[in-house]
Amino acid sequence: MSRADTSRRGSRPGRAGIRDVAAAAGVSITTVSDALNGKGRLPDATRRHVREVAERLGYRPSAAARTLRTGKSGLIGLTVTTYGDEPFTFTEFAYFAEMARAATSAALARGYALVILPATSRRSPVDVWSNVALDGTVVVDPSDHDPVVTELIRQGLPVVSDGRPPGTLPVTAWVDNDHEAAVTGILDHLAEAGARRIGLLTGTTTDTYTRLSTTAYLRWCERVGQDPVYEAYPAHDPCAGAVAADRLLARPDRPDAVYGLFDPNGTDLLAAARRYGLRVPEDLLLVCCSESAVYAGTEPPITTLSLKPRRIGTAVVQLLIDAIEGVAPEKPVEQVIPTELIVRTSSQRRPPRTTVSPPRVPEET
Amino acid sequence: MSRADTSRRGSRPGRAGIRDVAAAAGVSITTVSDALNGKGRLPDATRRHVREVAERLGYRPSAAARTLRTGKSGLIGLTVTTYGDEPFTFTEFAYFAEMARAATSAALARGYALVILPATSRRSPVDVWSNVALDGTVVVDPSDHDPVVTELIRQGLPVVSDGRPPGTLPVTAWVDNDHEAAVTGILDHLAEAGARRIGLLTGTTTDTYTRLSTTAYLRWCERVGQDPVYEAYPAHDPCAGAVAADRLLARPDRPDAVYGLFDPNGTDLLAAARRYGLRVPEDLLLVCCSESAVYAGTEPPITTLSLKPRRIGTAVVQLLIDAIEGVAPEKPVEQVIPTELIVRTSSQRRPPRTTVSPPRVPEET
DNA sequence: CCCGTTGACAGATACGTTTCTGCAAGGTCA
DNA sequence: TGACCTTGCAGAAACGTATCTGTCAACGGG
Repeated sequence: MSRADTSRRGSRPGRAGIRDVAAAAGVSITTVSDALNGKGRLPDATRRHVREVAERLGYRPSAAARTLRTGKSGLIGLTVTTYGDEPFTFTEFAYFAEMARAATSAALARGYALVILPATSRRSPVDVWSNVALDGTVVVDPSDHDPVVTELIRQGLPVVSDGRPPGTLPVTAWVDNDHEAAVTGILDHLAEAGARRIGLLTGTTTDTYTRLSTTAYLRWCERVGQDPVYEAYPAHDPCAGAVAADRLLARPDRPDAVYGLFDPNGTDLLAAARRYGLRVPEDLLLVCCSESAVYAGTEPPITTLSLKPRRIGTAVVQLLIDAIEGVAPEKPVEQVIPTELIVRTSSQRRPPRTTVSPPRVPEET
Repeated sequence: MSRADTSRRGSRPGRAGIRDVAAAAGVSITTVSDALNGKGRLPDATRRHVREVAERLGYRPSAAARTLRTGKSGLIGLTVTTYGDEPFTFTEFAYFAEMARAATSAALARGYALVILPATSRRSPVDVWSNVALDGTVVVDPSDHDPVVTELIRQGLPVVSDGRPPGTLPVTAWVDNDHEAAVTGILDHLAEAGARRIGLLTGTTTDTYTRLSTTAYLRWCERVGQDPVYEAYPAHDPCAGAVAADRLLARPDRPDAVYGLFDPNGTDLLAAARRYGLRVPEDLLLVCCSESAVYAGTEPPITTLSLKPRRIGTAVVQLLIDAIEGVAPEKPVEQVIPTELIVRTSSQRRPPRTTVSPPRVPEET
């Protein structure tokens, strides 16, 4: 028993450690680490030999040990403020899904992975947040004085938000659309198409998107001298949207054009218009904010505003990883992503050429 | 310099370690660990004191160190096989979004978090898979001989798949619908509503869902003596679906009822029917498999088959965590989730009472 | 012939926990 | 009064890696 007891201790069979590789290759642990990580000064022969032995043993470095040693985990948190009773609703609308998808792709391309985390740091039964080693976090639509964000920043972790942070929330960087400009552009577009009284379907929540969009609408109305006509409903309730759409079209001062702030508003408004015998676009012009492709196939196709969630998701992750790998900038970085208005039949009073359906062109999202 | 040099070494300021807490509380690190984790035999006074000191210092235990020591990370991988060129498409359809949402909720409720990972373990530039410590993995629709799944199983990690694993893929457990029964049920439903020739809109991919559904259709046709009428298209291409729907209705042996296997097929088929002047449901009965709520508001509302992705996502995670925390069962656990057919106007030749639109009832998904 | 330099590796330490083992003080029982 | 158990806590050994600090041989210049 001179040196035979260094074989393996309590490790589970099937998982080889760096020590096993070193022993099998006849070199030291240092050499194995350097050979596999491309560091140190090693002749190519040694490097190849070590790599070959590691491959043969099926060696996988322990992510936990590496994280502990280097301080980097390669993990990025992704969190969305909760709307209803569900802990999070990142797929409530197509926007979140697209944005999360793009963020995941961008992160993976740079060697990071996304961890989905709840917005509320409740302790039930353990706090998931403190159980995962994060290099940084993406926060979608943070609320004011968000305790999670504050705590993360206090720990020195970079936080990038999708959506302009409200109040004095000290995020590292943020990405957002110019919602005021988008709303103003849509209202101008509808007015140009002949709308005299434009209504708004908005939400009762106080998130930045809803707030900015609504005030932009009110300001536009004031500027052009139109009385505001809008209905607000809790955006997280799928049934409430249909009811609100109905209310809006049932008003005595019924609008002749409507912009809906949320994804399902298009179909809800279309259904409500059918119930009241209103033709779209002849009697009612329609635009809604959506990333869904179904509005290209409805009867009639509905004009939508795209917030470009893919570009936002990509930008957010790039900014975050830049902050993780580089030095965090002094002032928060702001990045504005332009929106895109996809004009379809529902917002054009005079169809471009003829009244029969034009040939479908492939939609690009 | 007798013992003063144990204060702090190279740790970043702002992050207190367990040693700092122990020193501040005047106890050993063992006592701190036991007090915070509810272990050991400590009087309540000591426990409270330690917790108070830890709170005051803002102590957060290092997840990496804990993972290294305990071997549990509290992280669950979530991966979806790639369809197109994108590394993954988990939000391609509403199904994946809903399923991922439910899986995340279920995981968080039990103290785990989900990490989104690519299906292909390509090395670009580093392998993300080996950079994250996982306790187990959820695989959606794994392909045959999936190298990632094989490697994970070889490492002794539990793997639960959404979708019956093809071939001899050795997963720990799996959850799926009874797709044959679902398709047969829909075809019976359509035949009962008066359909004489039922068509199918299916995919060219070889995943289990597409394969099982298509063969069930073919067997049903053989049983009732109908010639199969179907069109297949690459399901990951959003434009191809519209074209395939058009092709199906343009055939000389045009079907008088169609079942579409994928989410967007409903709107695509509806648009195609309008182009050919076919009334739904009078001239054409329509059913598609979808989780989207828009089909409750289309004109007419379209009957959909729900695969109950929330229940599947929940079940998959429960099974996986059971396997992580308990002893892995010898034989793979199989769990079948029933589907739900939401019958709407598009598949009822005779509307229930009257020809005017019935009052909308709140849909429950 | 000596010394400085460079290449190629090995030893040892630290990352921050959890937990096994140990140890004194005090109480109980024969 | 020992023997023995319980309580309340401390010491120290891992967990598996990355890296800092050597060490040793070869080598070339002066």
